[in-house]
Amino acid sequence: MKKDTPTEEKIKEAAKTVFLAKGFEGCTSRGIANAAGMNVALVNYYFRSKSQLFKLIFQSAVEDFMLSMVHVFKTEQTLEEKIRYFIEKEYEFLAKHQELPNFIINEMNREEGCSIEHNHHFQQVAETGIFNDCIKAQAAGRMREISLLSMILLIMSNCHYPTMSRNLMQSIHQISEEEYAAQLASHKSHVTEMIVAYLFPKNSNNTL
Amino acid sequence: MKKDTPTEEKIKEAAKTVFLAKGFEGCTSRGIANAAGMNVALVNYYFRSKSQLFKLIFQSAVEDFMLSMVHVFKTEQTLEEKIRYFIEKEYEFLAKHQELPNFIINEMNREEGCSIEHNHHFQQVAETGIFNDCIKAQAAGRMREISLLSMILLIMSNCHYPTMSRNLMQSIHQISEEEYAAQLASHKSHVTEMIVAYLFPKNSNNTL
DNA sequence: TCTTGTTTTAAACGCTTGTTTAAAAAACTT
DNA sequence: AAGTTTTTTAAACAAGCGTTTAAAACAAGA
Repeated sequence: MKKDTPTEEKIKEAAKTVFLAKGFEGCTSRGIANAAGMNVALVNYYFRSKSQLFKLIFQSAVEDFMLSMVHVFKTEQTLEEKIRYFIEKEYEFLAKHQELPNFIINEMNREEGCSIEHNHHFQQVAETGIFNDCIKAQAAGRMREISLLSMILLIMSNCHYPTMSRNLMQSIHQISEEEYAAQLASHKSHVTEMIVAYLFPKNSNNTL
Repeated sequence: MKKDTPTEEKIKEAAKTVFLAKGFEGCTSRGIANAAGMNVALVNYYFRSKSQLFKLIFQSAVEDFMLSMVHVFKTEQTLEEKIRYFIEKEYEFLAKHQELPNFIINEMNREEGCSIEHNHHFQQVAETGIFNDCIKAQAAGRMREISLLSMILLIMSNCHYPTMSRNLMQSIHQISEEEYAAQLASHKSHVTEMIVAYLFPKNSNNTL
């Protein structure tokens, strides 16, 4: 793999920041170049076009996202522990990359965005064996009968949405950045307990 | 209130469709005019500017959103019933207005979007007495101790995110529009049972 | 030092953007 | 029917867009 030039690297970094903050349509080539302290023409010199550069950034963003997931699922833990740990790590990750979920979802909703293939990402996650674990646990009656999609939705919803709706919630509840961060911390434990309790009902009188 | 001219109405309708689908930066004045079958200049003749028109559409979108909420909470039901009913209605509403949550959250994340006042919407919801009901139920030990924000987040997350991430999820799981709709239906009942079980623990050996 | 190839620059390209203009068309008023 | 106001139109505006160009600055090897 050829090493990137410093210029190339600077533009990529700036592009990541700008794209994540404003989205593809919300920013300009010149804006990215300025953020990188570089000439506009260099963007096209190194990356051929704005969309080409965007694709690059987007792919790596999705990659980041998936890798943090894969990393957790590869650990040696019980299924319940993995889910607890995953939510923990996800909140940690999202605190550092607040714009990421919105960025990805928005791009997927753009006309050109739907064309990108994501199945191999799913494959990567599947290879951790997490889904097999679930199916086994369900067969053994240790876990509630629920589709994989539903399980993913449950976890993702409760991890991503609180970060995505940050500005909306702050505006509605009139609370500061710091207060919201504090609320998120306590929300995280609610989410964890709620999901775990639902997925792994401990009382035998509960219907599975 | 003066009645809108047919032209004005057509532009508003088209603008709503286009803005919701592509967002403020993702569309053009000419695009809106075309969708309405009108001349470009008419957009500015009736609404002064693209941003003015957008503000109008945005406000009414938020209004729609809040009204569907208020309507449910005004019914004569127990707190648990209200929450069940709310989730039901929310999924129903979102099926018809898929782009709405993303639209609102995106606008709130735009620079100019944060300026808009939303507290009076919160006020509207508060006036239904739903929050007082919660506080009372918590004091009486009928409901888990949890902040209002956390409760709202729990419900919103599990209602909105599955719709917002539709394209992402379809792409990852390689399923069709119809399959996803079916999955959503069953997900809804998981969500309802999970949230209700968490907010209103029935077994005395659970810690509140 | 001259040559070669690479990197960076300022300027320009054609096109689209939001918005305005001034004339034409339509709708009212008297 | 004539005059007035409102609505609609095509055309134009300057500004900004993504992208290209051609020349300048730089780097490295001979």
